[in-house]
Amino acid sequence: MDTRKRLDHIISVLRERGNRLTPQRIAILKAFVEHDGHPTAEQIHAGIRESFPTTSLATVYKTINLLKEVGEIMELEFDSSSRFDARIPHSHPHMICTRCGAIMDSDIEGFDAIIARIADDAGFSVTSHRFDIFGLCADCRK
Amino acid sequence: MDTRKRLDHIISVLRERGNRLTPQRIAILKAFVEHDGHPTAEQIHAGIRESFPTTSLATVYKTINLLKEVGEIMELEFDSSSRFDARIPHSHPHMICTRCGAIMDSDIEGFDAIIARIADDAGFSVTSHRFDIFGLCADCRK
DNA sequence: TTATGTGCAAACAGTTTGCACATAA
DNA sequence: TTATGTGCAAACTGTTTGCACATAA
Repeated sequence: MDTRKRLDHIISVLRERGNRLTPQRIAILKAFVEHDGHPTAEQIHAGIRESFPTTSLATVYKTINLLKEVGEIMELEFDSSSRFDARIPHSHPHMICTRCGAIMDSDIEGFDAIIARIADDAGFSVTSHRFDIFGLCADCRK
Repeated sequence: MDTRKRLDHIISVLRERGNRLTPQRIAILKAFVEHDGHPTAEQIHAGIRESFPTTSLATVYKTINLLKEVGEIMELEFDSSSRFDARIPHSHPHMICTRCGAIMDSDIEGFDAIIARIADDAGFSVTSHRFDIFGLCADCRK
């Protein structure tokens, strides 16, 4: 995944909508696409602290909500806080290690077909899903 | 599902552990097993208000945590609050209507095998999962 | 009798909001 | 120039906790 390309894409989406591209906002976007995991709002805030020390957590949250609105970020709500995925912003399975906390993406094929089958049985039409598998990752099993 | 049998089961589990069976606690258990959906803590609290008007929400939460501990209730965390399932207290897919809010259980066969396949690919061992499908239910599609 | 449960109010934590000031376009 | 964004502090909301009192066993 080309993070630069992804950043440019999000920037053009925001520009298209008439949103302003402030330095803080761009720093937040950059922190998101360059993060190779599923960061919290707090982690993004910490990540831009060096370049923009005065940026508030509220601004980070406001940008997150903007990105959710335009569908360029996906939220994963957990017990105590939310994590975000700006690299694959559509529904996909996650494996979450309950020992080390790692969150891994699954790139399994044909998963949408399985969902369609479950939904069809109930006459339900699917728009999105959330699928988290909890357990131990390969490293922690040892 | 025989709600009376389910109630008796939970009561015996608690008795076994040496937990006290106060009238409030039994009323909360009853409200859970008799609720035919996925109630919030608030809804359970409202449900016992008539028989035990002084019971606090804190007590409801404490009982919920006790039931989670013994595995007789499953928590479904949502944006703003948690919902609980005391009738099928193990992982299973849910279909959630984004229009009317209905939460439907899926009783699809062989779903655990699908999860095992996804997990095996990553060397992951599964202990539980959370699978929510969002969309429109049959009624709301009309 | 006494360890456990209850109920109140206060604390907690992540997130949102109101508002005055700053600034991208 | 001016509509939009920022940053601070306060508010919000579901849930948890501390503690004095009540009570199941």
